Amino acid sequence: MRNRLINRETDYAIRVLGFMYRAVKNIYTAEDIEKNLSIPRPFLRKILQKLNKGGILHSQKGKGGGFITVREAEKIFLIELLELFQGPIGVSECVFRKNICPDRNKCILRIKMLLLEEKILNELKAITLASLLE
Amino acid sequence: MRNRLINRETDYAIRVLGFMYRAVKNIYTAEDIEKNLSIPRPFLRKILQKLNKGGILHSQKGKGGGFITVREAEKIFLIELLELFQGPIGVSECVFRKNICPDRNKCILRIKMLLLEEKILNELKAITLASLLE
DNA sequence: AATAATGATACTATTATAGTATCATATAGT
DNA sequence: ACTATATGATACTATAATAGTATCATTATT
Repeated sequence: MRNRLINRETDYAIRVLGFMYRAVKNIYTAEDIEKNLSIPRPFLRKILQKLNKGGILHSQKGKGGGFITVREAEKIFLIELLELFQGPIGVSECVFRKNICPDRNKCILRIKMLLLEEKILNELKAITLASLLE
Repeated sequence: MRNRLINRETDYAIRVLGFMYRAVKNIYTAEDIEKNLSIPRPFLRKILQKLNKGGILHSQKGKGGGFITVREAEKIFLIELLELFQGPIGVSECVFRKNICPDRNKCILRIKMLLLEEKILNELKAITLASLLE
């Protein structure tokens, strides 16, 4: 159960969005979502708050409030969610900062890794929420 | 410093191999390698032992012993190292085992994730140690 | 037999992930 | 205005993975 590109929080987030984008109602409370997806409430709330902050969902406070989708599923990219919940994506950190790589820009291994990184990132950038749900 | 596809141990391992494959000597002790790459010795030894167990290097005990390369760099794949040091690679675990996915094989999201996984894995499978070092 | 190497294994420290709990704040309806 | 009901902010705890250490056993060369 290791080395997953997508962690639990992101996974939950995708499913929350899946639920909301397939749904009939316009606005959903954390309670609604919890009942449908059985994600622990406090954890779910944290996720929803992040989705709001990240501009993926809009939130409305107070009675009758909840969360609303604001963007088309075609315009939400997996990479956005990954970065929102897991921070910037990278292939490898440069370990030998001082010792082997006095000039970081010339470290061959690093350059190769960055190329690999770019490939994977491009793969990820092409994936929309819509494509995950269709 | 999060969400790295390649962790420190694997990174070190790549550099160890890089050093050995570019090297002039035939056999290297942990001490030799430590001095050249400044990886903490006990950690390095653990890595070398794994490389031996994983069939990437061969080890020789006793005086005059050390580690020897046994395969061409063209025949060592990055994915092997990743799996050796970080376990099996996957994109996402299936979180909603019981609740949403009564039939795991029909979970649409899961299927999509597996397709993504396959793409990235294929990318990784194509990368050899040789290509990282050339 | 002594020395010098790795093998096996158990331990500790640090960091990331996963999850919980609580109080503050805003809004709708009365 | 008051109350109920929703989210916002934030601080906390538990668990697991990563990173690193330490020690003793085993093997090969001399």
